[in-house]
Amino acid sequence: MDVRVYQGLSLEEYADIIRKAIAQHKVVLIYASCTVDYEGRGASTLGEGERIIIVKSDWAFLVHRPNGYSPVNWQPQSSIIDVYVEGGLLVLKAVRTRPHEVVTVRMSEVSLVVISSLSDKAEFIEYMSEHDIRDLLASKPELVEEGLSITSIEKPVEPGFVDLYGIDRNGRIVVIELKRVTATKEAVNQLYRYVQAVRKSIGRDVRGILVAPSITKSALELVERLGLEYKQLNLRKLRGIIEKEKQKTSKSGVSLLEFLSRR
Amino acid sequence: MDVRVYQGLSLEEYADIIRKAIAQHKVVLIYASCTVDYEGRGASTLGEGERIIIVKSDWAFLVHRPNGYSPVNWQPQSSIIDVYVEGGLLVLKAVRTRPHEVVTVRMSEVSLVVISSLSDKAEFIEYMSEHDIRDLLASKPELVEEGLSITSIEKPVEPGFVDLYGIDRNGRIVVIELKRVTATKEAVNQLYRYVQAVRKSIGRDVRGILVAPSITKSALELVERLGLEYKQLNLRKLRGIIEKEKQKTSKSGVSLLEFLSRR
DNA sequence: GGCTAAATCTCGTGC
DNA sequence: GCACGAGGTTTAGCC
Repeated sequence: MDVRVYQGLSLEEYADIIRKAIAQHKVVLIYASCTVDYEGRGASTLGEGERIIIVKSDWAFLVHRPNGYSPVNWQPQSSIIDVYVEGGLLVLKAVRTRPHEVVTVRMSEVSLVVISSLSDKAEFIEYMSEHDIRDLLASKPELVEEGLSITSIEKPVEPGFVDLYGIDRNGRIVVIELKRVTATKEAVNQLYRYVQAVRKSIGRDVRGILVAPSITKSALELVERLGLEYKQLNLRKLRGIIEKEKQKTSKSGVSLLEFLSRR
Repeated sequence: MDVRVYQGLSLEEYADIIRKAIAQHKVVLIYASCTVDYEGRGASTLGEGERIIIVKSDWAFLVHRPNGYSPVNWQPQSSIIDVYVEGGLLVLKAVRTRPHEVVTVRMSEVSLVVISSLSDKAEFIEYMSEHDIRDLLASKPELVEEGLSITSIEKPVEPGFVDLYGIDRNGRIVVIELKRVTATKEAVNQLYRYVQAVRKSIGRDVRGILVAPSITKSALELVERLGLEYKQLNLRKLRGIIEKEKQKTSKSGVSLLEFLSRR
């Protein structure tokens, strides 16, 4: 791992090192006492304090305070990063063009600069996303309801896309909206719009089922008021089923990672 | 600024230093080659690669890859952070209790550890948020429409909260939904729900106005279909008005920052 | 603690 | 490039 540490230099010397490292798309990390100004879609100012400033190899830009998950100021991807010394301050200006936004960091004291070339080619694999759950329910519709069969995934209707679309044991059309977190009124309204659209287009009655691990009280009231249905989804159970499938497929020679990354 | 750098130590020595620093609520930053696993609301795995791991003083936990704005794995605030050496790997396990989530970082090689106590007491001041715009329009309703008067801010109605509520020059009730970014169909539906709720509760007609700097084509179509209205909001103009107010107030002895931070 | 909505949301996907 | 929706969203505000 190529990691170089710089300490005790003048602001001009730091500026040179940082400018060159950014041009080479290295990862730059700075401990400094600074102020930060932002102007763009919104605007903010932050007085003097000790922070960590990070410029990543794709020129993503982060200013982190000693507390908290999120950066106090940032730029998801900068198009230009200017580095210069002005009025006894080391200035880092990250500019983004669309939308036009500028973050300016003015450092009065730099106590550490780390320049690195990090090698990270690994694939990031997520599982149990809404996408995964949707596909699992499509292949095992009995998890939603006995006798249900799914005919379409992400079926396009006027206002958007229906997560799952099928027919129940009595031949009624079923529209399913799936949430992997607590369902709110937003989700109920989304389902209702889909149900209304499908009713209108096929000209007969349609069941709307909201499938989620939990639901807020007011959302459940709304479900009932609108003549919709709520079906609780046990995520732990689903995880268990995935585990079982995993074992089956691993016996059949498919690796865990392949299984998990399958869409 | 109290910043200490450690290099060339054994994994056990690193573990001791890191464990102690976390216990003292210092900021810990590690450059390491590692794997990362996450299990909680979702789940993920990430193979070997070189990354930056940060533990902040409130035990916020971040794993950053060399690219991109967002951390690949994280914990907004951990309740426990375990540090130990196992099977030749330095393991960092960040546990969050509600919801129950665990991020595990297994480091095969550590090339740098930085321990710091950062002092940052500055106040972060944001302006031109939806909150600010809403208050400005409430005090200057002519920016929305001549003859409009605002009677309530954040008025609670059944489905949620109406940003601005008032009466137009002809005595009709007006419900305003405000967006500081391009309005989408979501926003139109939000407004429509509020308008329907108010119509039902007061038993007479209600105007619904969506105020935003811009609107998507399909959202505008929906506005017209539902009998609502769209009023373009010039953010730059608003910013200009705030600037003017600022000058007035600065003459009256109120500082810029005080003005901007006023709610 | 639950609920509601904003955010400089970011990020992927589809047209 | 815009539009739309998910997200381990996080965060703030209110009850």
